[in-house]
Amino acid sequence: MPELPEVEVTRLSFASRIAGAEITSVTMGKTLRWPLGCEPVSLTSQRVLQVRRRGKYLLIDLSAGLLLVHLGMSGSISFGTGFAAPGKHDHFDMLTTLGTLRLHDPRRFGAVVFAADEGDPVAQKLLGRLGVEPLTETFDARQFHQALKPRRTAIKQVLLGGEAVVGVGNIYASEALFLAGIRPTTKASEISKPRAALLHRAIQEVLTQAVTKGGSTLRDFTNAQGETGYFQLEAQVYGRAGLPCRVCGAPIKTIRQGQRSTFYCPRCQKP
DNA sequence: CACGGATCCTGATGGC
DNA sequence: TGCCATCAGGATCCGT
Repeated sequence: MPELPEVEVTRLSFASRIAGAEITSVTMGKTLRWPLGCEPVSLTSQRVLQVRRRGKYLLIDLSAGLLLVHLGMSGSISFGTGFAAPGKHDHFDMLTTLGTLRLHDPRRFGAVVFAADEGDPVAQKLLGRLGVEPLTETFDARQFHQALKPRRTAIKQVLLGGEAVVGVGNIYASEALFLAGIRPTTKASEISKPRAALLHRAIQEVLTQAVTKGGSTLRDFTNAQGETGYFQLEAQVYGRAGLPCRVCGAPIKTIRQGQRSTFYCPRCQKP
């Protein structure tokens, strides 16, 4: 269920509660996208130090190694006590002295992967190509423009690619482009410096807002405490095909780009 | 070699 | 318990 905001909201909802816990047992059900990469029993008696995030990955630091957790399209994490036996789509349970961390993921595009450290080839394979974090000062408008320059692909696809910037998924890509007034089909290389700056700002704004509102755009999103999103963040364009643009009233259009739906306002967003 | 498409998997929804 | 097509928050891999 996650783009960056949902992953971050998930992280915030259990990071402080799990810190310091000692792992008592780990069970894997069906394989997720990749194998765990270690014997579950080898995690027993390790301590959970902290939970970080890189792009859409959660990094769970252990006393010896770390777990890379990705929620894929349909994954969600819950952390708490008194859990029932794992259900059909609960594929990873990590029992600790402070509670159980459970990954629920019907489509199994998600993953839990063990790595000795971040330099581990296993970790590098997943994290190595990731671009800049959008919510830190390392995300710079000038560099962002530079990153777009050599790309002849549509800007929407470049945003999803995660090399120019990480964490922008299908919903927020459409939303950020609307906010910036840029047509999703515009070639990244054709975006001027001022427009790149607008988009840079729009990405920060859209993602920050979504984190603040608790991952609100996802219909069935719940954080690790089981709290649902608040639906406060109304999408400007995503999922609004045919409905009037909230700014100018023109009907919102939808197209397919790389097998994903894109939504935009044909009047507000210029090529 | 950058790019586009197929692909992994399950569930919800809507048309017929 | 109808059947079939389409779509869904991601991202890797593989041809060209």
